[in-house]
Amino acid sequence: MIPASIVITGPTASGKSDLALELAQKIEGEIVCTDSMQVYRGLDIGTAKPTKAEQSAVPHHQIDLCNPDEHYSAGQYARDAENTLNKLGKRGKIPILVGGSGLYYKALIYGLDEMPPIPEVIRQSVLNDWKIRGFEECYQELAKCDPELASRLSPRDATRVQRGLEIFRATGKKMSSFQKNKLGNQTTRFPVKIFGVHWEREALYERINLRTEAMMKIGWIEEVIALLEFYSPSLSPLNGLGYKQIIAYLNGEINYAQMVAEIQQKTRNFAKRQLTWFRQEKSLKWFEIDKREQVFQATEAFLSSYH
RNA sequence: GGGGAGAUUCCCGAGCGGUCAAAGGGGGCAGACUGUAAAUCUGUUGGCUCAGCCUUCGAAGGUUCGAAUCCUUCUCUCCCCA
Repeated sequence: MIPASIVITGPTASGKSDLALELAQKIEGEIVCTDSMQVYRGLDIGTAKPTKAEQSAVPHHQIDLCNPDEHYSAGQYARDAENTLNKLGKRGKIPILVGGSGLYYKALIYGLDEMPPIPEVIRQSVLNDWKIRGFEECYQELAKCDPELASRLSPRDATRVQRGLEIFRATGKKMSSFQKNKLGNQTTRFPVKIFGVHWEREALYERINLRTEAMMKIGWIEEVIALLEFYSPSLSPLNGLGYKQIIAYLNGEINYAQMVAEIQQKTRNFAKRQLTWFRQEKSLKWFEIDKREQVFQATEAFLSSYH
């Protein structure tokens, strides 16, 4: 049985990690990261991964699970994280889920439908068709084999059109036949109390700008150089926010100032998209970062109802 | 001092007499999201008492039925020659 958990979410640079750390120490909790990038080893500064000191102060889970060239996914994450939660439950620890990857935390708390495995050949052939035959043909193919899915997608939506085709080519079935709409549920698989760190938009954007500069100062570029010794720059994690721009800078495509400005810009855009996920969460309780007492009190109240 | 080029909506940038509140991109705002999601994609973006009206294309005048587009002067910016 998955134990009652606390979720602390919020846009990037909102200060949720610090708060979670403090909360964990107060309530015998351990931190479970719900972040799609912190699972990769070696991506530390750029993903604002908890430092060694923080990790030794409070145990952290769901980070450094694989190398950047290994395949990982939301489904895998949900399974791994569920195991982690169960283990914490057995040890009597309160899981504190911290992170801002919408799909990942939703997959964990609401559950992801069982999807068929896609053979690598099919994945490649779809990708290839997308590149060679173009998005319109791919979309038309999808419209024939899975009209419902196609009707709610934009022909240009690479990720989803490709995914729909992969599933059909691999199984001959529509994607919807595997979906029971778990993600659309508002019923969690286990008791959770969800908090969101709220910031005025302008202040948040300013924090993002400053944090980006701070990350550069503590060696983000060096981190990328080290990664490139072992990994191809075309790997998906290395096209993540900031990594992509640093690689462009290292290749001489943009200058330093452009790189920093672009990272700040993309991060702001990302933060805004994150907010769209959080707003779906009807039960999410927003709070200001300087009013953490509210979180501590609400957490106590929530937990006491499960003991 | 002489000779060029230019000033466009939040930004960049197209427009070069009517079909222009003004292409396109960026940014902003809102949204979608079911397995590499920090990704991918969608809508919207001068104002209003909103099928119409008002204000806007450096400023002020002028030509014209009609101007962001033509003319005059002014202000500022950039480049080249001295």
